[in-house]
Amino acid sequence: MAKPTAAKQTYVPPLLDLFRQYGYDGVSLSKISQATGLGKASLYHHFPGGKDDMVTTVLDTLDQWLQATALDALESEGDALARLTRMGDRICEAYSHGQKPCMLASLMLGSAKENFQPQVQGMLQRWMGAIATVLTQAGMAESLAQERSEEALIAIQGALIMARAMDDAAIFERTMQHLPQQLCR
Amino acid sequence: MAKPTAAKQTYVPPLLDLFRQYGYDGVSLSKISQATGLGKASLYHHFPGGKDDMVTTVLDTLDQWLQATALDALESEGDALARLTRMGDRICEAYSHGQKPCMLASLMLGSAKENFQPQVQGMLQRWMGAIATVLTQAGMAESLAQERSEEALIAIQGALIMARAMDDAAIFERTMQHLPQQLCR
DNA sequence: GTCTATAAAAAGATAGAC
DNA sequence: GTCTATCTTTTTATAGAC
Repeated sequence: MAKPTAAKQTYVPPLLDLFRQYGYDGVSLSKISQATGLGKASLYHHFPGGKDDMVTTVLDTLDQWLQATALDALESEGDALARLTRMGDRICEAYSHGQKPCMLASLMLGSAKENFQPQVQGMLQRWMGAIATVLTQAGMAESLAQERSEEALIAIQGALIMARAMDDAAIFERTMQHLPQQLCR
Repeated sequence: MAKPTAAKQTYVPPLLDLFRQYGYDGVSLSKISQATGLGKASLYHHFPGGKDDMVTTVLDTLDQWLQATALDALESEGDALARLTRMGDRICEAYSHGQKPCMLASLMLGSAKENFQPQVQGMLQRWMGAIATVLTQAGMAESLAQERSEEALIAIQGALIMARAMDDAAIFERTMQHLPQQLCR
């Protein structure tokens, strides 16, 4: 996970928005050009590898965000319930309360899967690991904690899909609100 | 939901496989031509509306499958647990034990969303309704049954995402196996 | 119903001026 | 670092023969 340069970082927000909502194959250079305000040639100046290069940069930034924001909440003060709630709040915010898809899930579709599955898998693995750690620290058995952390990611990803498909953000918000107690039950 | 003609039905299986795995934007006519063995011109003979026409045909077929196979299991004999288990088995089979994505979820990404979201929403709604009916028939309160049916679809969709991302079919199989008891708890 | 051929548009990518 | 211009490939779509 290489840390992207500052210049590249500038264009990450619009790129993230595009790739998560359209998926790798649905994002064209024209769309990117319009969203960033850069001409195609300028895009290749910053990202010589084209779309792959852009996705890699976005993933690296997401990886840092995951560590510094979502997982950081799991290491904050308070009991397991409080920590998980804090993570939930940050997650909810990051997904615009369920109105925006998960980039990791979007990349598992189409031609992007073969290229980015390992990195996506790694990020999800670390995410689950961090949740499991909180649960074991609260006294839960290791194997059960791992099972529950898997359930957590299933709930997050599933709720994002359903909230979007049903056009109902409340589905995601409800799921995220119930999640901490669900995990600690 | 119009019933597709017999001729069109012939090409539904390869089309379904393509659209669920690549998403709308990731499927090109070349891919379709290769998968079906038909030339591009022949494809337009059967589907004058192009990709949109194909997706509509696949969705109509899926809708019939949902009713005749998945939801039919919910109206079969036995108690709620037995019926839900029967549905779970058929679902598990339909998704190749978690190795293949859900077409409905795949269509919620990219340019397909605006065109097909209503139909997808309707199918998911009927699916949840059928599950909720089984639960209420088993004595559960209406509002709780609806909540649980939502959880069911969240679990299915989330498990499909995670099984694919983690490259671990067991995630989906486990989720489907636990689902009936989870819903009846 | 299927094909070859072809056209028109869009996408990915690069060269070179400024 | 950004642009215009250009090129190549791919994609969508159609015409017309068989």
